[in-house]
Amino acid sequence: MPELPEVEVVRRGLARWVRGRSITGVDVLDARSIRRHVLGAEDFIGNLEHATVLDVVRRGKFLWMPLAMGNPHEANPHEANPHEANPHELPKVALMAHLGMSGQLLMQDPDVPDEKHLKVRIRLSPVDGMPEQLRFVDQRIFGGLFVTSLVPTADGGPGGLGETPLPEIAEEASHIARDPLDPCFSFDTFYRKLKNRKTGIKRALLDQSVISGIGNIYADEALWRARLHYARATDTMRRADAERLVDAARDVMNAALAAGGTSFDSLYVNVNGDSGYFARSLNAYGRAGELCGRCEAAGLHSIMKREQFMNRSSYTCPVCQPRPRNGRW
DNA sequence: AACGCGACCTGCGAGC
DNA sequence: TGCTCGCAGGTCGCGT
Repeated sequence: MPELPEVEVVRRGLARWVRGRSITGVDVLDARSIRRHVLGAEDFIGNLEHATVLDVVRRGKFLWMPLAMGNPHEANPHEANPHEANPHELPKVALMAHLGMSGQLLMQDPDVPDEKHLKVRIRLSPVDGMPEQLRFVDQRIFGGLFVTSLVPTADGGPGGLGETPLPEIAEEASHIARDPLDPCFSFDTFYRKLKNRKTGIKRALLDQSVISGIGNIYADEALWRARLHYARATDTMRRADAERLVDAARDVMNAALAAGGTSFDSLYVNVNGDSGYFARSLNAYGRAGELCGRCEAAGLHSIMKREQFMNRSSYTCPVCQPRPRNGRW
């Protein structure tokens, strides 16, 4: 399932193929995949046709493509752009994508048969040597596409990671915090939010308004690396604890990103949930019943355990991640 | 404010 | 064999 490193792999791969190209047509094969576009498929398509993709930008697990609206020579007169006389006042619009649990964004040639779970096809202006279709494929439909506005960022910095960062962010991503791979990530801001919370650390890690891009898998990995139990009270977190945790999250994400980077040269921009390219290096997630590697290396024998927490599984080592009493040590 | 839970989905594996 | 059930995951929105 795509978490931040996988989404970043997609962002980089996609940017190479779609920047500067215009959208010539859109097929919505399953309206459920654009359900967050409340005005429906016709409006979705109308917003995209004739638009030019300026960039591919990411914050956390949200990915969006800022758009320049249609070429006046091609524009439908019924959709005349009142701002076309002044390009600096072009509407700030973006195509937003969230991969959810199983979403993929694929570059494909037109002769490639439709994928079983193909939901949306976006045709791009032809360019020599480049695939002509961007396809959104999603088996479980937790993800989706929609057109949204770009709004100024709260901190005045760039909206997210992109090739040519803008000081705007897609509206639906504007409430989420910067992620640990963002050069503008502020540890002080994160730590202040953490200390003001009255909750457990894992709940805070999964709260995208505290820190973004961390899902269940990387939360467990980061906590294991930092030797913290998921129920540790946020307001008891010392600065050093929090630094260790953020460093751990960043390390594990960078390792996954490095592993996923092998697909950059491929024509096939892929997010494959079961590729397992990072699964081999997991120390906590999914390892119930197995030895804790760190304890084993220290000559101790402890078995990783799985518990239900927040309606999902949490994996911890009972020895090196002891449950705090009353949320404290 | 915090939190728990249901809704949204499909495929897969376990158990009967 | 074929059925049901639980589970997996991220995000949003609602009720407490």
